[in-house]
Amino acid sequence: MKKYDPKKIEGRWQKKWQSEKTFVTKDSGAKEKYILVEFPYPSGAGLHMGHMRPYMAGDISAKYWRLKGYNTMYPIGWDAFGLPAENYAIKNKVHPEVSTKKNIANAKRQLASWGTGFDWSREINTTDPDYYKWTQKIFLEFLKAGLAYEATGLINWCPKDKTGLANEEVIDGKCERCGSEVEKKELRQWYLKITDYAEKLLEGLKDLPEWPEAVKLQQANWIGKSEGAEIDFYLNFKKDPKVNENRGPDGKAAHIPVFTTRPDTIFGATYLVLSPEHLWVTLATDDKHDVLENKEEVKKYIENVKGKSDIERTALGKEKTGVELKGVKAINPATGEEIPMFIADYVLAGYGTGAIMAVPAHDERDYDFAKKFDLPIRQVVAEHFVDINTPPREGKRHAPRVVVQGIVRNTKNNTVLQIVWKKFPWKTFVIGGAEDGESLEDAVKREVFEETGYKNFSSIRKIGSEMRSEWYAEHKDENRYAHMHVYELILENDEHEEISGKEKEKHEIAWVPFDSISTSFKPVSEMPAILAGLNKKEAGVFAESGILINSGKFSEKNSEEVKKDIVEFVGGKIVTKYKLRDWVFSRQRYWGEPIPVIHCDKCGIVPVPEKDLPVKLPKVKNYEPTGTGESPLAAIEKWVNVKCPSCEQKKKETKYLVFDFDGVLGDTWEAHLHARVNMGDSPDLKDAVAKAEKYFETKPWHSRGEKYDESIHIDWSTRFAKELAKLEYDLFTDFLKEIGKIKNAKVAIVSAGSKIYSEAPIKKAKFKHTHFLGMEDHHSKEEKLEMIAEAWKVDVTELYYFTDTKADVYELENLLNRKKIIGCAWGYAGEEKLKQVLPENQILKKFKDIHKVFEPGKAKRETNTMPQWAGSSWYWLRYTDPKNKKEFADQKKQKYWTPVDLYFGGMEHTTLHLLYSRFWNLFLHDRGLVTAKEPYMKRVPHGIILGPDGEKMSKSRGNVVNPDDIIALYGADTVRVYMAFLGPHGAQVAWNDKGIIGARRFLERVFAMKEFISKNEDKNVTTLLHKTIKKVGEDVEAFSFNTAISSMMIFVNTVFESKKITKKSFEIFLIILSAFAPHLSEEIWKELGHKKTIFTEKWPTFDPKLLVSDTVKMVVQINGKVRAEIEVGASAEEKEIVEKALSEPKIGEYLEGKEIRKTIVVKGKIVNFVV
RNA sequence: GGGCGAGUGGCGGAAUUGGUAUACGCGCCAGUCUUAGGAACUGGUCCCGUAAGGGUUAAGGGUUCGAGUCCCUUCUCGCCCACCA
Repeated sequence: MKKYDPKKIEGRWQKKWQSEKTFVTKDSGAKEKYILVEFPYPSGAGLHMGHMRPYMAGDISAKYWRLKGYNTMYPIGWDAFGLPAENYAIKNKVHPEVSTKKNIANAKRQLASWGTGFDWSREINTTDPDYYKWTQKIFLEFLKAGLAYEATGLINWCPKDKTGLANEEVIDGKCERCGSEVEKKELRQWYLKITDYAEKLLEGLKDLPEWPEAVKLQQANWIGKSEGAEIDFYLNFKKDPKVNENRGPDGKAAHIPVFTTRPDTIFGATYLVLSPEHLWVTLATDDKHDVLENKEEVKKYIENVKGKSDIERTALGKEKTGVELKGVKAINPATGEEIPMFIADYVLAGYGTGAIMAVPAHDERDYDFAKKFDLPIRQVVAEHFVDINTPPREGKRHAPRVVVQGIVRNTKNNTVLQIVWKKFPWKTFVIGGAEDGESLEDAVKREVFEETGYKNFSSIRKIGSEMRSEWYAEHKDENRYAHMHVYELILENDEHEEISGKEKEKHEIAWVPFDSISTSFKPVSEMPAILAGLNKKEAGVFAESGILINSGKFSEKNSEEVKKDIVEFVGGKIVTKYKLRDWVFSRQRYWGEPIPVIHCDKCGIVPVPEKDLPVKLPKVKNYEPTGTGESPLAAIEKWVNVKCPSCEQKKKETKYLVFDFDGVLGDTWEAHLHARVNMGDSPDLKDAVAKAEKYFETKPWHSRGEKYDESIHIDWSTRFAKELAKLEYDLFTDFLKEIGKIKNAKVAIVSAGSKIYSEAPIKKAKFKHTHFLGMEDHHSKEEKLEMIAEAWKVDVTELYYFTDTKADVYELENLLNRKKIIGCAWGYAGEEKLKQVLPENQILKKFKDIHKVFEPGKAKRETNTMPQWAGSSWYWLRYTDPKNKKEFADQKKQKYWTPVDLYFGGMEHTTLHLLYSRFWNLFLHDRGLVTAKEPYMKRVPHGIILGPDGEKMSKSRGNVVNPDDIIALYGADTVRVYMAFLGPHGAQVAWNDKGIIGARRFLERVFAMKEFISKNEDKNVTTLLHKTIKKVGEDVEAFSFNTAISSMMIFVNTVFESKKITKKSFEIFLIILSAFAPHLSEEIWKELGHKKTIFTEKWPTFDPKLLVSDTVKMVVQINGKVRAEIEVGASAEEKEIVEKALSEPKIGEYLEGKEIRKTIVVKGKIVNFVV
């Protein structure tokens, strides 16, 4: 007999599946399944045993569904951008592309060596420009939709490596690579506005019934929706009361909105806390404001906080720190009280409004802070108890009472005083009512004395906080509503007096051990709270809902029920907040998708035109981060400096120019003077002034405001203008020439001066223009510009507007495109004044400068790259159409394949990859680019495989198991079977070589089973085969691979016992085994005479009739204990079963002399006699 | 601190979902074969007890005719989040 030798057969079948395209899928077929597994990162170390688990689970599932007759796609690719490749490049000076290629080849070999049935024709790679072209394209979609934006933000910064770190590279506040403490640094970043999709992402979870609850819950928690209220707290400025007067007409200018989920506790808000980064604080501490008495102290605290790392700031059990904002008070809108304001780093700037109302009595953090800063703590919610033994009755008198309870302790023998009531079944502490005007402490002391006679106490303290307790008091026929106060009194000495006869009639006293209070006192509904209070040194914090107290008209109401009313009462509004933050979408790294954006100093952010995609990563010599936090790409000038596509486009377009020069065609002295001086055709200022003065010596100067009649004015201005224009025109001839040189220009003139005197000289200069709007057109400047734009049929923001006055800029900046307002420095205002309103590159100093306006701007590429999550956020779409050059995936193909039916992956991706890709998909779906609303119908998480030492497999721990070695030793089929057998797919298991021999033995037995082929087989073999078909099918669908293997083992063991199996049965068994051990199954299949691959076969159906036997074994129990076993017909009636059970001799023995009180029959399972 | 999950032989684990606890495999013990070792095969293997029988699913309590499974309390471990108002 041939021996089972996997080495001889496995490679051969792997090649054959490749060459015959056994697992390549077409985009058509009646029934389809899309089975996906998270694609791997091809690391230099290769795939370890732990990585293989999801691929195997996917492979078994894919093979199963294929056999079930589904057109099953099981694709694979490479998530190959990322830090390890870049770090490797830095160390070894090897281009990441080179090492990545090598690593992919290795990983591919590894995956194939397991006998996986991936469809390699659909292989993708995120670093392939043909792939990341579409990643970039999707980014541009986000940009277009306004969901991608730039902002400066605090990022994680490693001071040693001088580089920004992604969140996932920060482990416990330390750099993953060098272990140094991570700092915060402000850097320009790209963000994706995932927060816009918070609600949709949360809602979408409802459409995913087949996702594990744990995964959905984690996502929901991550999104962190909470309903609360935003309430304004108005301020009262003490240091500078004038500020209060400067409030708006309604007196409501200075206020701070706070966010709270407990508006019901507002009456207990005794101070306000702002985060150190709060905008109000920033303003209050700047140079322009002077409202704080301790500005320097506050500034110092802010500085201090800024320098702190996250671990310092959030260190476990860290003492609260903060500083009061002196000189200003807030007004509690519920009580009208003035309360102090603080800044403290326990309030986060990024959540809610960055400010809180502090309620120390009902919030642990506020309590800690209040204790430290000695701030008032006011209880406003009382815990509520209703006695379940004697609950309040309807229609009875409501009798509120202030009630005190005294717990009198003798610490010498550790006992506590108990009141034993004579007329009622009560054992209580000292209990009684407080009288009018009496303090609570006095009341409790008095009650103790009256009821017990004891009078000397070494200490007395309040236990817990005030409570509300309700019960029906039968002896008074009323519903008691107690304002309950509990005190602990430590007895100083035994001295006591006789109690009155009246009291004696009611009760007697007893000393009971302190440790037994929980059982020896009855009935006290508030006992749990008392016990908890006794154990604590302080009153503590009650953070739940209850009955409101000290809350004005809301007192004695249920805090939950009046929440909304209180919000309304203080003029707040109900709001929803999310913990989800926008996604920091840039990395200062080389090995990632370049963000396809160009920064132009004229146009700002310009998306790279689609035709220019992909923006390919350039080759560089150095991959080291620059140290400034910029990507290494920033150093590649050739790549970074580009023509601005927007400016290039504009070159070809018609330019719409409007000139508005007071200095040229206007009528002011200054204009003239400036013009001369600035133009530089006078040798010096003195000369220019002298010339001008001389010129105007004999002429009146109308702008001095003398009165004149209109005819004189016209006459005067005509003469004035003629002269002036003549003079100035000489000076501006050159400028007009320059304007003439501009290609594709349409020109208009708006003049503050008169058409009468200006038009003629312009005509004379043969200056071509379409409009000339002087002061005869009685329109405002805005209107004039709008008229011109309308005539040119362009938007008014298309106009370039040239002016020489500051006022025009002010007037028109909201109408026009700011970037197209150009100042001319030789005119009225001059360079210095123009600089106050325009950036320097929008000011012309010389005529010739006008061409700079139309020159393309200086443009640089964005040098940040995308994070590793980018490529994986949409890869599942690309598999449906991996070669498409026109779009990322054809919609027909998407519709055929998507959504993904089964998605295998790790739990660690729940809140990152899984949420990110849902976000991308929802967005693309909204843009009409994707057909499926949710990408993954069923998520199948796996438990991680630990190393043999029970620790997570990692190179540094040295416990990595290399699958190559194990395969070489036992063969791929054995490893597959063993991995499946290890444990349930969802559970974490430790890899242990010890048991693998069992899997090998099992396969060897299957191999040897050929010897048992015969014409017939035992009936139990046939029956078991059908049971096994059913079981394995069910188990694969439930991912219980371990029990599937075990049931196949049982089948093989059974065949070995009878040593007979028909060829047909053996073949059926091979088909179900083939999903787990593909090579072996194929090999035997071939040896049995089959020409075609086993994977074109159909999964066998089981015969349900065979599964039901005629008789069933049942267990007979007496009082739940098994006493006998009986065999009855499958359809036996209850009566028959009971009779049979009673006839069992053993049962008879047990039942002798006993009476059967009850008989329970569960058909096919048990009979139970209760005696 | 919060959320989620788990705890069953020497080990990995099973239990038709409330109905014979410990399937299947590893390991171990005994035997067969063999010069020997290994492999293979046969039998045994939760604990106490010679046996009859009794006990046992982290510990304790509860519901039930019946609990590994449901409920409560406590302990231990794992994962995720963590000053989120």
